[in-house]
Amino acid sequence: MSQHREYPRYNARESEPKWRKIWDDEKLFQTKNEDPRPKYYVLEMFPYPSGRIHMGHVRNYAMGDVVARYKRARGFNVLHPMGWDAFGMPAENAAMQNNTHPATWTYANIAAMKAQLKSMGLSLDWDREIATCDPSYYKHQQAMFIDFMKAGLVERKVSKVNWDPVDQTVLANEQVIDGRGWRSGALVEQKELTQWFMKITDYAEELDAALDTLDRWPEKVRLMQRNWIGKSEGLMVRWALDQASAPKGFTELDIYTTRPDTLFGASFMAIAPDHPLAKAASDRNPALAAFCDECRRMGTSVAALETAEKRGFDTGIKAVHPFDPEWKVPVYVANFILMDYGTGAIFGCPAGDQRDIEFATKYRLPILPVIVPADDTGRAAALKDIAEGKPYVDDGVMINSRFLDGMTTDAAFNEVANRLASESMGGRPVASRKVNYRLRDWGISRQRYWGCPIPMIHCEVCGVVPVPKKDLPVKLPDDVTFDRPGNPLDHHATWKHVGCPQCGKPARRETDTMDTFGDSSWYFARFTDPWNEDAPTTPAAVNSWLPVNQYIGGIEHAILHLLYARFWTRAMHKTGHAAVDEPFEGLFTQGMVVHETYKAADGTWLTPAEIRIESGANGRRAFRLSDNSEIGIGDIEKMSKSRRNTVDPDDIIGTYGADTARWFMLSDSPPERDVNWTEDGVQGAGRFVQRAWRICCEIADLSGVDHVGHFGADSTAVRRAAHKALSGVTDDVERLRFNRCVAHVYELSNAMSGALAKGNVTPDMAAALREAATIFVQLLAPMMPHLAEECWAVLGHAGLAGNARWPVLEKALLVEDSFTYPVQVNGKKRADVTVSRTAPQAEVEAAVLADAAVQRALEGRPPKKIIVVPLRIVNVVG
RNA sequence: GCCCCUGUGGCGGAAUUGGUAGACGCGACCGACUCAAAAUCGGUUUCCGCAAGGAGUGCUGGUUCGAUUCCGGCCAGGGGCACCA
Repeated sequence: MSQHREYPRYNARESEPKWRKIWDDEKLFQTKNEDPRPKYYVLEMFPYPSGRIHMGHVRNYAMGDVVARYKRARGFNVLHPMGWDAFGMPAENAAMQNNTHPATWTYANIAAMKAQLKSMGLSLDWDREIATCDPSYYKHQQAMFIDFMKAGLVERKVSKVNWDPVDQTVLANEQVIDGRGWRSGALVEQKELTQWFMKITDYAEELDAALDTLDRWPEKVRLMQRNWIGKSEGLMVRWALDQASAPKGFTELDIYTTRPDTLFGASFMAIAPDHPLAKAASDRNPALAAFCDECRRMGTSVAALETAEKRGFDTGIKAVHPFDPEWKVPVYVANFILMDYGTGAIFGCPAGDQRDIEFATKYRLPILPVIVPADDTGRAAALKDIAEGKPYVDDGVMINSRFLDGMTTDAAFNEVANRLASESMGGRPVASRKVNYRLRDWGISRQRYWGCPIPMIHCEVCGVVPVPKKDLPVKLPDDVTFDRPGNPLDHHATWKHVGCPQCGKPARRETDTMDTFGDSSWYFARFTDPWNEDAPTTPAAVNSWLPVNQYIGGIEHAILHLLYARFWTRAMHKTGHAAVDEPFEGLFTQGMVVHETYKAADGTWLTPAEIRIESGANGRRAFRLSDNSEIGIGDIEKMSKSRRNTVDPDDIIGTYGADTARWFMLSDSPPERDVNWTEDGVQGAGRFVQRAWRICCEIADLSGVDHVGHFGADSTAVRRAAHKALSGVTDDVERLRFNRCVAHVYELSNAMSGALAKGNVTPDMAAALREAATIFVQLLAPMMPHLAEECWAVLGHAGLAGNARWPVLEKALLVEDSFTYPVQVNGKKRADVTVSRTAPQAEVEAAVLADAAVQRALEGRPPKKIIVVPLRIVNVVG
């Protein structure tokens, strides 16, 4: 029987600040660039300083901290920094609402959130803290922008842009979701503006190809980026225009197609309303001009564009088929053709494309099948479908296609490409292979105040002139007002007036600021030497630290942030600011934190704090605390203010301590999946904190721990449990499977408390338990660092747990002398047979056949076959 | 519409990647301690069955000595992209 000595409860509220102060005083987490140990860079996506951290942050940073602390224990020089993604709209909104300056609001939020993050006990090097709104940061961003421009990676062009009418600013394509602004939710309009662009399309091929090298990224994210870049391989084909019908000066029409194999199924051409040919044709046809105008007006809202009916207008122009001068097809203007993809013109093959067949049906154009499945039944079905208006879009064999007949899709593609490439029109080949991308250039101009000023000056004489680097940073003016819509920089009385750096004449500053995604596209590089005032990066530092070994953040950044950062890093490489192309070697995207919702009868949502849960054998019921009325338990959803199902990290840390919050966040759910925050779960985590503490206290009190002799069977089992847990946690931290790490730790604690409960602790058992407890605390340390320090101290170890090296695994302990085979008869488990680990196959078979349960299952029949998988399983086939 | 992912107890999930399905936690139930409760400790907990035994990883076929794992078809849920030629 256990002695059941009483130990004081572990008091997180006293213990946690104490250890944090010691870590701070010892400068435990300050990282030196010149440290000779091998480097490891672990980074969590830095937060926007909204004012308070939320549970998503807790989960993200708890995971990153496990990796950082583990790698530190493994002997790495770990870089684990933190900063603030501090520019953006909310600061301006707050300025408007509360009449505070965005900077005041932002820095107050940073201070508040920093205190919250500190209370989590993260092993961060706060000396490297950066805020993107600080001139000492954006100064370098401006310098890089100028370098990028000189390297030809920045462009100023007139373009149709996504205009958010609520935020009164331009949005990148990536920031338009379902036709609405990603922040405001307003229906986005199309507007023609002169804007600054980053030429990300110059890297389209590289950004696509290099995805193959990112083998430590989630497949899902790579796929999303691949789809976003949207590479397609096709053919540019030049069609001659029938001169009798074409406007003057137009002799040919270039189209882009990925299906040149279907060329003999062509029944019409379609061009964008903004296509030069459409404009020329409009000049002599008022009805066509009206149609094009209408299409353009439709285009003001992205949403309208998507739901719009597919319509066309016959220009009267005919195009000549590249393989048959006698074959002429009509040229339509169509509202669904995009001017900025391919050439803004297509040929339509109705039998092989859903949209084309709809169009052909509507305008009574021919529908000729050219590809069908090779087998007879498939062919018949496909022909029937096409006749009924359903296209056949898959590969197959060619029909109705002259010299292509009988060829496969691929062969026909190549045949057409080769034949047309060797023919010429006006001295150029009729067709050439061409790769196209869906990816558009990154428009970075924002008509906002709270962002990084674009360091350019517009001079009437000299044109657009970069601000000389000696004049950087272009600082935001402090005295701005937010009392009217639009860009406060534009309204400022003096800021934008400046002398031209070249000719000295009065000139105008660029008042657009940079998309805040620019700020987060290089912060990971700045962390490597944030003290360098002269340049964005220091070669020795940036090139030894990058790439980030492990980056952790939300899946919502799968496209925007991660694609921009990959581009920016390449641009930095090109301009000499870094020597790598890929910023993030390993990427992990964690799931969301979700919580039950509670909805009162009148439809209002209640917070978890306003209700009480009763659970019994027949389920869980919720009651409102104020009036005891029963409340409906709703779906489990992402924590959000609108559903009122949020839990404040401060409350949890105040009640249970940071370790409990961290432990619960890491347990149960696999980190890439959503985790359901439950009060029961947190209490369970809190119970374990107490249990771990008690076990360590009990073991610390044992006598005979310095035993150095033979370990008996029981004590060996305890040691084995410890080393199995060590092996398991090591393996699973490396693979970021934190829920399994937690399970291994629980198993070890069960083994230790089981041994303690038996009582009569022999000296060898005491020694085994002490060894096990030491390992236990070290396994705990990356996840519950404060508790680990307290246990480390009570066990009498010198120094800090946070400074201890990872325990050494005794592999021999994991292997037992004997092995118990599960024995199946005809695939069903019937017995366990224990034999020596080294027993030869014949001996295993003999032991199995001698087993009574096996004999019973065989019912006297001789076994047909015995399959022995060494150290796995035995299956007897009867 | 196209592309991708996921379906395992009351719940979150585990399963050495083709080898004992349900580790670990939560919840529930039983017991100990207690005047009592909380806390703590011990036990039970996939389903049917008193048991022997049988069934069982969304459904349905297949491959295999053996399938949660591989292949085909279907169903359900989630995500991404969406006039991209």
